[in-house]
Amino acid sequence: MEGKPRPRASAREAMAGMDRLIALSLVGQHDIAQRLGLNITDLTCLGHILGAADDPLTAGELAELAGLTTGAVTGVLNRLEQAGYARRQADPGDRRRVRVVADPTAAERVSAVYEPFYGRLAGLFADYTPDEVGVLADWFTRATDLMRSSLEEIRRGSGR
Amino acid sequence: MEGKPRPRASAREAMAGMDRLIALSLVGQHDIAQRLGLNITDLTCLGHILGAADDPLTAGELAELAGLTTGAVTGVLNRLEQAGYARRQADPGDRRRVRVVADPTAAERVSAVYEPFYGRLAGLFADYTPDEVGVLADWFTRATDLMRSSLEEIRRGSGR
DNA sequence: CTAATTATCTTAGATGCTAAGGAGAATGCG
DNA sequence: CGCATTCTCCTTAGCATCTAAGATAATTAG
Repeated sequence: MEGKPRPRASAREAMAGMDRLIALSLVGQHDIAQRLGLNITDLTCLGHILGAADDPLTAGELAELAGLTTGAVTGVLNRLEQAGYARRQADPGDRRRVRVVADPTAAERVSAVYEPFYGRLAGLFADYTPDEVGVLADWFTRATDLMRSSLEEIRRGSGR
Repeated sequence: MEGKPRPRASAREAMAGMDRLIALSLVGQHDIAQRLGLNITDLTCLGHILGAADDPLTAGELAELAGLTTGAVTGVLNRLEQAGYARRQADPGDRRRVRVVADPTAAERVSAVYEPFYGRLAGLFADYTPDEVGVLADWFTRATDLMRSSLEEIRRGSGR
């Protein structure tokens, strides 16, 4: 199968493109959060909560994932409960722990706001061959792993 | 030229991968900003300032780009000047305007902190064929355009 | 049982945002 | 020109949300 010809690009150009995309998506996240009546921290946390739906996060795990103190997470959870996106659930095995479960409607409410982006993105992917989509997905996975490890290193480096 | 075989993936899987990458890069930006002695807003603004080095932004343009009020930008510029990353420059043609120019060393100081990420990312790209890098760069560009237009639409939609 | 540890919440203080308005500079119109 | 309007940035007051430190309650180790 022959895909359309894509313009050649250097790694440097590709990285610059990635940079712009990430910078822009940051602004985008802010706007989406606003539409959901949340701030960007709360939206990020809600993302983690939805992502771990099958094994609910504890408040502390959420703090770690989001790079927040547990005190800040207390505020996040209060707001998310208030807005009906998630709620605290007692951990049966350890009563100090708080499990955070998403409201059943949360995923849907969030998706609805992301829809304009996702619909168009799906359209964009449709313009690439399955092999090309494979390359993209592969790259995302590896870039994520790489970023995660670089991040841990940078955190250790600064003594955090 | 035959690249390594990449696992096939659906557009949905690719989007999920992209989501994770974006979420993580948000945390990463936060950490990088901290290492530069800045907050994430200031770093974002500094990015815009560096990106427009050939035609310096005005304070108002920066506010628009970053999605901030002009009052907030005053604070951003104070902090960036204080930290030596940028300075205000009088606009000869319109004395109401403030042009924001990056300090000559700013780009280098920022790059130094990004280096662990960039070095590894460059290594990652080296593992892809030029055609594959072309696909990635192409996708980044198009995804960025698409996100920009979706964003404008979402902003109009919410009456902003 | 007691001491130490762990997980979350509370509080105080700092930071950085918005909204509203002010000051100075540019522009337009009689 | 003269004066009102508009524009650009800054200032202020008030608010939201973060961190750091410590309190509280539950668990674990000795």
